[in-house]
Amino acid sequence: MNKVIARPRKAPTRHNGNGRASAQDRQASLIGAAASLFAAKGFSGTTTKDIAKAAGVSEALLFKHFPTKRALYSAILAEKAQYSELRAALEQAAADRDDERLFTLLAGFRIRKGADPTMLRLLLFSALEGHELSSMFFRQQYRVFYDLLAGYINRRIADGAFRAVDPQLTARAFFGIIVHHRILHDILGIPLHLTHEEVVREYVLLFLSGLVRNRPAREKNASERSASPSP
Amino acid sequence: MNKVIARPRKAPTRHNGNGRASAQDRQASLIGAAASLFAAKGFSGTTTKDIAKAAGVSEALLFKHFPTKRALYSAILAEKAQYSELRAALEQAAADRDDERLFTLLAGFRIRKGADPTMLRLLLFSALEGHELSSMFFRQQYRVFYDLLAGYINRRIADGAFRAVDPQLTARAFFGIIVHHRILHDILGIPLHLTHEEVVREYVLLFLSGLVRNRPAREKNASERSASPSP
DNA sequence: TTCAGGTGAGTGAGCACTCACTTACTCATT
DNA sequence: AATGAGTAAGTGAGTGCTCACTCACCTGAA
Repeated sequence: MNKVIARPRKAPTRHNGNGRASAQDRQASLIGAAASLFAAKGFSGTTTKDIAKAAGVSEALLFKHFPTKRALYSAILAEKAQYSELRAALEQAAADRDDERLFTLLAGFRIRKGADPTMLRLLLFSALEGHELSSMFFRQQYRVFYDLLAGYINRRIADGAFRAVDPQLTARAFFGIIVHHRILHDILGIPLHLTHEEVVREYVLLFLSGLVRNRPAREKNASERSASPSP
Repeated sequence: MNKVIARPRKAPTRHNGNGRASAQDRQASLIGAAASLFAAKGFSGTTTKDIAKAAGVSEALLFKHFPTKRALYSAILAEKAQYSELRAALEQAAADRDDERLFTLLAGFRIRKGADPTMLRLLLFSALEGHELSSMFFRQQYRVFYDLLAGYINRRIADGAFRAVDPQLTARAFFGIIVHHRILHDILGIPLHLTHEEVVREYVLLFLSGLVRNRPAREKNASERSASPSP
């Protein structure tokens, strides 16, 4: 049904002069065109004609390469994303036990000047539209970092440096701050009164230090109604 | 173009026995059907035939009440949501300066057992699909609480109870934690290892107290490269 | 009789997808 | 070097179907 992607036989026949493209190149350009259109208008809001036009070929050729529109969608999700550089930097920061740098790297990677909202939009669309690959997409795009952060938090709790929080939930919370910020800014278009760097700094500091001003030494075993107004 | 919504003239002609419905009732049932379908499949993923069927009427009647599919979409957004109860409770907590209760109310309202993801889905869909009303919808559904929280944070900073954070950004961060949690849980369907109440409690405590274990007294003026690995 | 509530049977436009066909490139044989 | 068979790249013109939306026409309560 979907033996579409990759066919590394003999020689890959790419004669790139300016005549025809190889199958690989053509598929890549179709995937690129489809990705930005699906991100902009959703799966059912995008027509195969639009995609073909954006890639500069006929609609018929699109169906030569991908048997259905849905297969094209899947090919996008299967294709995208390697963040090996970020990962290396993160692992270095983790090895150094440099909390602030680790969190700043994570936040700054998503909240920065040229950040491309395409992947975020695709992820949200595929989640909302209930595409079967959305969870795979989520796993590939987010889960990696999510697990990495949860693992780090866990280690830092063992170090005695972090409070005894739930690592999973805490990692979720931090990504929540970042993702939500991007939804407001990149998707809803809500303007920003600070630079990206200032925003990242504020979020990281807030997350690490909390909102309440330096509680005294108690606070450790505050597992029941600790912050009531009357002591 | 869209003088569709509400027409409180004379008597509302409702003869509800079980024969024909009044225009008001019919519109309400169409809006209800459309809301859940748009939330489930998006605007362009939903057909007017589906909506009419879900409301138990003919497609033609739908167009008697709403001139276009888009007008129906707008009517949904214009119709929904008053949270007066929550608002009152929040204002009480704010007056009491009860931080924990205020944050718990905010989080617990969205993260709870029977929470209906319809509105969240609609908001996300309308934002992604670039519907002109998405920002209005956002304002109506979220901005109220967002402003309320930012105002409260501002006041608590003046009280000396909170650190001198950016109130806007901090309010954003808290909603981010909640919204992201709901996206993962209600939309992506990622399972939970804790009860809703435990989750809320963890988030609130994390947000108020931060992640790092009780820093000593310093930490206030740490505005430049404080956590670098080598001194 | 009136008239709002309600419908079956359309309409043209646009959809995903197909088909018969042409064009350009490769390469073994001469 | 020239030839031409084989094949991958590419297309214009459809296909049947579904879409949002319309229209002529019922129906039943006041």
